[in-house]
Amino acid sequence: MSLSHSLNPHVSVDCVIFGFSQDTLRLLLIKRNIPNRLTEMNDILYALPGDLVKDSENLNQAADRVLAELTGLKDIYLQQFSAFGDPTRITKAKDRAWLESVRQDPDARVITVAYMSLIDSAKATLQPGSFSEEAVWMPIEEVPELAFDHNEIFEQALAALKESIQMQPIGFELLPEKFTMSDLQSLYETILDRDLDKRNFRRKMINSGVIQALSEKQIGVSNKPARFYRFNREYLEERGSNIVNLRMDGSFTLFN
Amino acid sequence: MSLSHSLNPHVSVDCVIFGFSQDTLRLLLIKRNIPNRLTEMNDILYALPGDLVKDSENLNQAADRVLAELTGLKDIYLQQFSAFGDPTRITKAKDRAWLESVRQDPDARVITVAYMSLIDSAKATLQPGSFSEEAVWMPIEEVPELAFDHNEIFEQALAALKESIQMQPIGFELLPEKFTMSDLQSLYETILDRDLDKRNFRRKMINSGVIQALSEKQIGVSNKPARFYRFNREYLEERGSNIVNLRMDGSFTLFN
DNA sequence: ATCAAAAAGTGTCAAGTGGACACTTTGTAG
DNA sequence: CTACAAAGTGTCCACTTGACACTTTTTGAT
Repeated sequence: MSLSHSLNPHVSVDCVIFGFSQDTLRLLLIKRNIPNRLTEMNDILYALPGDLVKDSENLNQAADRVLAELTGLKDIYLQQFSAFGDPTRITKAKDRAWLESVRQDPDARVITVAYMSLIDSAKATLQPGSFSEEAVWMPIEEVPELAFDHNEIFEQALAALKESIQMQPIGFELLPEKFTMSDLQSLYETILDRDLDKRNFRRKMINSGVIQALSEKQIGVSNKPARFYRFNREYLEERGSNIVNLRMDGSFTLFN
Repeated sequence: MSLSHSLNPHVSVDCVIFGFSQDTLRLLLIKRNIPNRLTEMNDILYALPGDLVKDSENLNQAADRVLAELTGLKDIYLQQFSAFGDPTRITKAKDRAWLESVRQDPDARVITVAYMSLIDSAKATLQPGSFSEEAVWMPIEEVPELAFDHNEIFEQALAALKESIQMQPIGFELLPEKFTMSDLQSLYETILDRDLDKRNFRRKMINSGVIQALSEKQIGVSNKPARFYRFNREYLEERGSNIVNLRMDGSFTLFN
């Protein structure tokens, strides 16, 4: 038992990768063709990128490896956010069919550790897919029924993303090196799913010190060119995550 | 394989239970006597309460069960906070000795899902221990070297506790039904490990609406008797956790 | 009865932050 | 040179925070 480099049949990782570009928040999914014995056609199964963990690697390494293998994405900052392990998570016929085709023990009870990240989907180049497997970006409003309990994992990740962007000015790892204030506001509006006041947003962002204005401006746009900003990495490294505050009225007040 | 009700050899849960009473924050540990073949004496191994997960139960159920089995504590609100799975987490001789005495496959690579909670240790009655195993409360400053990677798990839980008390007025589940403002402040000061201003603390707590003043007061104390308060459960249920706010100067400002 | 001890309880001010709100500027394209 | 489109800008009011020191209330001792 426990050969090094062997797969652990009971532990997997799944990656919830959010991508942002063109004012749209998308989820990275693996689209699989599953042979169906009855119809002799292929069923399509969408799933989060994920796989079993090797005995020789830790969880973070497994997440990095699995994501790279399935999508070609490397050096993504993945953050663990929860473990899922309901013994009844395999209920759908398509799930079983796929497991039977790839796993030694399709009935093994698996717990999965979920990771999430938010990246610039325009900059990320996905590996070209094979016939049976392909990585795709799916707008979050159009996410279909997913394999196993992946819909639940996705929903929880989205909720966690909304919360964390309110506490930490994350969302910079995923913007281009230089971005306009409108890009940034659009990112926040997309994730939080509501409108923000332009002036208050700018004031807050500039005063916070997490971004720096550049002298450079947009060129080739048919309107007033916007100034570029960049993320002030040093600032965040010093601060850590302690940039939150309790409000007395209990109201949620990041931006209105 | 995968008999229902069998233990999953690769997945465990560990519980980080903080207890607060008499102005002290304590950690709940299992103290084990481990036979040592060389010395023919018993080594003592401190560990977080934890064990393997059964194939028939989900992670939350496993955490509840394990905690009850090892300590007698039931109906504790346990919150999952992270999974740990470094393949090198078993390094100490005592760890091996104990695993060999209780596990079928002591070399199996195990990942563990960690849960935490904060309870009123004065109210919680621990099960009396056996010769080889006993649950004990340990002041957090005196936590010794623990089994496996349990020190790391503990440290992360403590950090998470500090963060979460700044965002949510937690800490009520663990106070007596009725408590004084000083009790509450003392809890916050202990967890945050710094002093808070009495007037500002009272103002903030009362205005927030999370506690309600009672007409009852202390009796039998040799000083001005303090008013009792109680936790306003309805309030929190409505609010959820969205009671945080980003400050422009990036400062951390819950209480000073 | 008075006093000492011990902890509870109370108010104000200045500085900073949040949220609401509408017009001007600057570039390009036709 | 005009129209269009998006960028960019300032003020006011209400509220929250943080700093700060004395009075009140009770018990127990003399």
